[in-house]
Amino acid sequence: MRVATWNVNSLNARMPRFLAWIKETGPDVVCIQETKLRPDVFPHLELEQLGYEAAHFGQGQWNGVAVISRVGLTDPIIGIEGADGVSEEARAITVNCGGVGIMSVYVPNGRSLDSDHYSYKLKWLMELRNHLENNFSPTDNVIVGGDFNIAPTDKDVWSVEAMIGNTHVSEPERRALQNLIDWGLTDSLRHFYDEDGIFTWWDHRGGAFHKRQGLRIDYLLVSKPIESHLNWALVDRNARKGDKPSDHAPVVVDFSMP
DNA sequence: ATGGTAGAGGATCTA
Repeated sequence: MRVATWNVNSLNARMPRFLAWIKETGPDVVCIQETKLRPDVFPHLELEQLGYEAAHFGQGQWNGVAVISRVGLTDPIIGIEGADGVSEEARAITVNCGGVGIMSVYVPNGRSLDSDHYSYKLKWLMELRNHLENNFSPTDNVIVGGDFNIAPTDKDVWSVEAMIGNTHVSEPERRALQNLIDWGLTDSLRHFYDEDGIFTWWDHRGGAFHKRQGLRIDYLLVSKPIESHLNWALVDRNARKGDKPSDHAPVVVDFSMP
């Protein structure tokens, strides 16, 4: 089974490239973030024509997550339930695709270390771990794919100096991510590759992609049964090139079904 | 010198 995650930064704006990409690469499942679509305008028909079912949690202008699958899609759960009930922000959706629990998550950006959005980010990550505990066992086939808005280590940033004082690299964020991973997940790209300089996001501004000034903030976290059956993982940098790219590249994993 | 770009939506807000 081949599973991808991709922050498309508006599925409407990305639709021509998105359709071309799934035709070319043929993923079985794609976790999508930042659809920026209201529920009633999600392109179910175009995706059905390519053989994909879809589940979408959309709110319109911002955020929005979806999973599309050509190997079945059942048991959708909209959002994650925190102390304040289900968050109204469209940042998480959980489904079952052919026997694999799949989550598409869009972790809050945080904006700045002194922002309310930063404490919300930390709280949201704790609630995401609770959601996993409440819905799965670590021995299940589980994949959490998404834009985590955290560079896990200094190897995942193009310049440590340039990131000083910024979100995405702070210790509390990295601890919150590790706490999530400690539930029983593995960063599938790191299962294969240890080097620095592998990024999934490059700012649209200032030619950052061509200067290799990026961050690795998108990943596919897999449970142990999946990890032991992984075949390969990659970042599809080609999808970041050319006309009207998203600022994120897709991450893809291929594994044999446990 | 807080710019630079992209997207949504129709003025700014978000990233």
